Amino acid sequence: MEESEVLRQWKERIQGLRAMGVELFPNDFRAEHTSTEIIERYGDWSAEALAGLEETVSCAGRIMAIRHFGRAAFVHLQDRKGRIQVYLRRDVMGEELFGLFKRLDAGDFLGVRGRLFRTKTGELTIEASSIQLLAKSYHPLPEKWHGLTDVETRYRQRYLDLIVNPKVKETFYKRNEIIQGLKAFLLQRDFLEVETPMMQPIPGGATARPFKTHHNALNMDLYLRIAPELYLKRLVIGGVERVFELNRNFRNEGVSSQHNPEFTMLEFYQAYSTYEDLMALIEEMIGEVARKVCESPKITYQGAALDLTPPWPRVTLKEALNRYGEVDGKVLSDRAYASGLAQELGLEVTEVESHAELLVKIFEQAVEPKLIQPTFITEYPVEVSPLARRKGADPTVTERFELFIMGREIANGFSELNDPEDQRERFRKQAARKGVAEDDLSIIDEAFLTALEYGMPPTAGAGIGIDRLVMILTDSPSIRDVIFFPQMREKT
RNA sequence: GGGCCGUUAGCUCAAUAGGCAGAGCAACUGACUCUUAAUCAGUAGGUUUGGGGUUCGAUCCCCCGACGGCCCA
Repeated sequence: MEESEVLRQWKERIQGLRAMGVELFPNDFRAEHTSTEIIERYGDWSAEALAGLEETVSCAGRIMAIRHFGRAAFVHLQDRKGRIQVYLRRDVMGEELFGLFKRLDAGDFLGVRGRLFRTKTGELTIEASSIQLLAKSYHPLPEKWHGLTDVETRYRQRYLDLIVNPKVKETFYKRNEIIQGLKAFLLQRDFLEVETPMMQPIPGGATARPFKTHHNALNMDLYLRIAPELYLKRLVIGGVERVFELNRNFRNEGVSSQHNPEFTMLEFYQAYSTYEDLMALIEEMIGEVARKVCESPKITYQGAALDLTPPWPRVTLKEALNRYGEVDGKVLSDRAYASGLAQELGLEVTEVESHAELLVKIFEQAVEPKLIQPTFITEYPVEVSPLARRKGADPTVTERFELFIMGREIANGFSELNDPEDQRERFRKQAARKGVAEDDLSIIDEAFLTALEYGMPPTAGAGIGIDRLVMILTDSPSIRDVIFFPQMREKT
């Protein structure tokens, strides 16, 4: 591939430039303006007004296109903010500089100084009085009209994607705005942003397969965290009554348009609050960010109209089975019926599963895909919620919610379980269900239980899947569109 | 993990009952001092994802693998 004709030609030309004594990678040019600064400042000046303008501007960027006209040429320069056109004439620049320019390619970085004018077609343009090559490219850019569409190349060589597909940069700028918006919202409410261990001796706070690693000097196995939950609660116990972490989690599971092995999660905890307080907080937070980033809480996702204006419906899991899943109410009282229905839906059913677990499975299959508009589903069974407080009126369910948008789980939160005895018992049952031997309780985080024994104030906590939220707010169909470098197999 | 689809020039894509592998853009040479997918004339560029098989002959048919996409678990 490296020996292809095109690359050979380019290398020859580059050798030619070196032989002429042209510095290919200098670093002494300082642009005084970005493309958009110039356009914002002079964009509405008339051709006559510009003609009277003494001031020159300077700008630096990548050459995206060249249109040669013998002794003149137009190029478009692209910098971090946008693009601006440059007009180059031999009789303005002089023969030497124009000769250099003729040997440059689309893809090269160029610094330009000159006066502004307006072309016949009305485009604000820099007439170059001097130019400098700032960095040479050894490869041609992807095609200018169709751009780069091959998804594999887009992800493996994201820099090419960023150069030629302006939407990509936009999406990632929006991602940043969303994250900054969420942080600002919480900081304003007196939350402390923290960082807790990514490497944990016991991976807790969620149910997922972890990545395993090893610390040589300590001679101990460690796991990349699947959630920060148990560490953030230690901080609440320590008196950090409002705390959040917005950072990466790692789960050793499948890869799909909804799943990347490392993904970003916002987890936050607020003492003296309940899951109901957090539902209200989340509505307000996401609603506010959507208004800021999308200019309206009414957005479109892949052709579907979504309205993120709070408040959002709150429906218990049991109600949802009937209301959205159109499942017979009998499923709630009759385990055998539920088991049969689950099998009808093509789900795998085992004997160990409780009635409640079957209901959750049926819910996932029959209800989740129908939850298009933002909806909170509440009161998850205690078996599938080992860290959540039981609901006073019905101890078989928990004070827990999950938020769904477009049929996808976006957030999960609950009033936290702070009874250390109940917590120990739940961990035991969880371990037993995983088939862990009674005497091997090493997967139970005793240090966390000890912390809990010192007393945790009544607290509610929640996690928001940032990648999925960004997908929805940027109308991106795949999680790979909102993660710069999604996980890929090694190319052979 | 299973099913389906894809991989052809730097990029975007064609092609054939199995019969010399093509176009546009990019590149190269030349013309051109207001273009913006600039235009015009010419030139060059291929291990058709890798390996094996069938065949006089395979980009095409068969088998195995790599990578990617979509759907399912």
